Amino acid sequence: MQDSINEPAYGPTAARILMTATRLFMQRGYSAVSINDIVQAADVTKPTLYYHFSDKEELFVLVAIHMLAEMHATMRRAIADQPDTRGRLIGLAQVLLHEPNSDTRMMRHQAREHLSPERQRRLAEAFKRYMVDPLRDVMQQGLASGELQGHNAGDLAMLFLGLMEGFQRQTAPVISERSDMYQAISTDHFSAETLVDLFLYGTAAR
Amino acid sequence: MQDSINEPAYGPTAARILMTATRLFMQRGYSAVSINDIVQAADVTKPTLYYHFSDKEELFVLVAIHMLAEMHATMRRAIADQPDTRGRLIGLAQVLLHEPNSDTRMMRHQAREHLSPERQRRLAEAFKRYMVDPLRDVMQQGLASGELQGHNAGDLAMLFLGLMEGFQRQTAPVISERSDMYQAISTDHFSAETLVDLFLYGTAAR
DNA sequence: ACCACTCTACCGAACGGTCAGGAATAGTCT
DNA sequence: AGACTATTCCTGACCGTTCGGTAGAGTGGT
Repeated sequence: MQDSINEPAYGPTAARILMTATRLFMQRGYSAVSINDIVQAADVTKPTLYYHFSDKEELFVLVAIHMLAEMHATMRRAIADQPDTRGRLIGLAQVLLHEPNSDTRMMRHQAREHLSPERQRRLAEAFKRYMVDPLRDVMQQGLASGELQGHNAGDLAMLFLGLMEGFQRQTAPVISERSDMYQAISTDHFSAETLVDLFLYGTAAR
Repeated sequence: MQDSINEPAYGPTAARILMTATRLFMQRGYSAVSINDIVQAADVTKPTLYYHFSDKEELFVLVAIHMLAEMHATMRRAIADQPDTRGRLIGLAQVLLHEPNSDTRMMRHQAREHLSPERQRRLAEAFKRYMVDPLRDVMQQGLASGELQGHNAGDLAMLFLGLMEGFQRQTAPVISERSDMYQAISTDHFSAETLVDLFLYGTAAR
């Protein structure tokens, strides 16, 4: 499949570095992942990484954009043949909640703290194009069909995204020993359907 | 004021270190803040910090617990004389959304990545006691009075907390130059009232 | 003398990043 | 065909800086 606009077509080594970096960055955050960690996990040497990517910040930006583009494609697929707004929202929610390495809120925080303004700009643009715009289209459609009400499409998109971000899977470390913390305060036992129904109908008695 | 259970009563130097560390940790995350950053910002030397706190992890745990305890007190105050569930939820939402350094989701992510299991346990306990339990009480009350429906109190507490976490202020750096990214994808222009009404009534046409 | 507290100076390890060059493939000239 | 060069991709060794943390020596109050 030829994938969307502007995919730079990484070679096998660069692609392996990118995938490894994606996993590590989303797991631990920008600062906690060293270049050494990445090259070790990707089984390449440091100069090889620096041959393909100019520096750590740039690698992070490319990781983030790559992740957003994949999320975008998966979301498009998830809403393709849903007959109504609720079905489309559930499809979107499933992607946003269960796709690995999809913690966009974490990603944005990292970006704001560690990236140059120019790189933040590139990332913000990708975020808008890949995440916000498709969501707004669905909301616009729901408003037009009378299934939604009370806000404009942009606000609805933001509200939905914010709600999902609160419940997005925070990628856990690979070590499988059950953490008591993860258990105690985990919020990820809510299904996409539950959250979409909260979004649509709320929790008040009627 | 004598504040709740078990507040260890820090001296002026330790308190200054704690407050400075709180701001920096919540701004940039655990790994991105060095001990040097903290001692510089708090205007003490490194051995002074290590005299009061055993190591970086422990300092982070104390920072987090301190922050949770303060949030707890503020939340208690915010719901004190609200007549109904909606009023109490709006009060809680205002605290969760607007209190500085209150990004509990960020804090939990950092904890899971960087703290020992034992310290994660302590933190999880504090989180449950200070954040989840009070929320559940409010939900329980709302269910009993018939204002809420459809879930048990624990699930309602988690749903509300998750919703708020999606919109919690992610502490911005002090530099005041407007970041385009922050502007483009900001979700924090939704009021506590808007989010509570989403929580209660949803967005579907009725 | 003692205790609570803070200091200067330092440690080994790890950080992001670079240098000069090796191995492999492909095109170019005689 | 065979020698030569250019380009791509990758590597071992190393750079200066910063990391979390410590040893040991004050300092002032009691």
